Amino acid sequence: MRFDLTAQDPGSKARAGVLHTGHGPVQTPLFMPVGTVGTVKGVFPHHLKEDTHAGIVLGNTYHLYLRPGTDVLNEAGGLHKFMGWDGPMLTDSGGFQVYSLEDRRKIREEGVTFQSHIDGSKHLFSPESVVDIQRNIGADIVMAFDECTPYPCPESYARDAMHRTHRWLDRCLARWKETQPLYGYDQALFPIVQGSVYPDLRKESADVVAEKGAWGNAIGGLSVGEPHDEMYAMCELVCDRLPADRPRYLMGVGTPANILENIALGVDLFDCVMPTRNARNGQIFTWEGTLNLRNAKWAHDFTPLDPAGTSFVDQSFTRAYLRHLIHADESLGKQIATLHNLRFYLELVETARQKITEGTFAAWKNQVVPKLQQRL
RNA sequence: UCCUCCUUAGCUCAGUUGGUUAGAGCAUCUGACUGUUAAUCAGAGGGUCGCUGGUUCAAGUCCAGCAGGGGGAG
Repeated sequence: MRFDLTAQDPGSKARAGVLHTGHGPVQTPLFMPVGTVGTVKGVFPHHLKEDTHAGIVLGNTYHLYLRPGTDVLNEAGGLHKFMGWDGPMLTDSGGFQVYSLEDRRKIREEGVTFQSHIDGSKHLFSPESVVDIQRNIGADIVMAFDECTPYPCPESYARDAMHRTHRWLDRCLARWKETQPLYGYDQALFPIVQGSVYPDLRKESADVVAEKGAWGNAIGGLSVGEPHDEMYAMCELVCDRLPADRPRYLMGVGTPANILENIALGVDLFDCVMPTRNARNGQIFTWEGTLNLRNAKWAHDFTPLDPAGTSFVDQSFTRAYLRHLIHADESLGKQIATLHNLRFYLELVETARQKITEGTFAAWKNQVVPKLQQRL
């Protein structure tokens, strides 16, 4: 894996670069659509590539391990072949499920025992097993096993969880060195910074992570309900301590405004379920703000879905039609909304990259963020 | 013509031996959603209980008549 920085914004810490993965290069800043169980819900891989211009797609270790299972993925020759996606892929380790499935897991030093949300069966996820599973999935970027803490979180617990995550990181790295890629292309392991919203913990964690010299580094444990100011403060503090010549990945973020603000702090990679999940629930993101297509006000609006949009669905369908599809619970409505939102998120980071390259990102960002936060 | 059953929210229906402010699901409207347990979740609006009388301290509930509808007999 290689990361080439190509531009630095003079008015902020934003930068542009190219990340070379086992399945080709991607340009940063980049947004990565979430495809938890081996599908970005409602979107063909072809449309993902040709219409949304997605670079990297996410998968999830916990979910894919439970279904279809590591053996199936291995037989298929990895998740890329299994799902028909030949671009770069990143898999989350299951660390987020430690947070989101709090009531059906038990944390021990050895690892985390989950009770399957599908059939109730129990499974141990350890730093070692999570590396093994991701070797089998064949992700280009493999995430270390971490513990994502909730918000709010007492400092004493945040410290314990962070130190546990650091110990797990060492075990991940050890397993990483003992094992090889299974499908003939390179994989890279990204460690994850934790520390909740405590500056001292974040600094300590960032320093521990930076010292590992990984190909890229991630910031976890944010976007779990903390105020945006705290998220930005933690992100800036951590970015300043992570190596500048390696990509920084802020996990799980976020709204369009969140993404631009964090790009300004030096983040290169983002992922979030927001554009896909919210699309299925009728919310559309545009440069003018967000709109809820279930609202009655769109019933007779025959203007294009997004007049400024750059995907084919934006010009092909009207707001009134999409509202109808969503009200009728037609799957095409969710598909159209998802495609639009993903294209918008990708256009957002593409435009950010262009502004960084031109050296005008900071002013542009400050101008555009208030509009992005409007409700239409 | 007679017998019988039914009529409660936009729709389909609950509603105890008469007893606080008549409920649900769906629909409608409005929110929420941040490394997906999410095609999910939450909230709100909406009723002259077919109509008119009667019994009763009190009627969606009991009685009578009428109207509309279902079924049966002739």
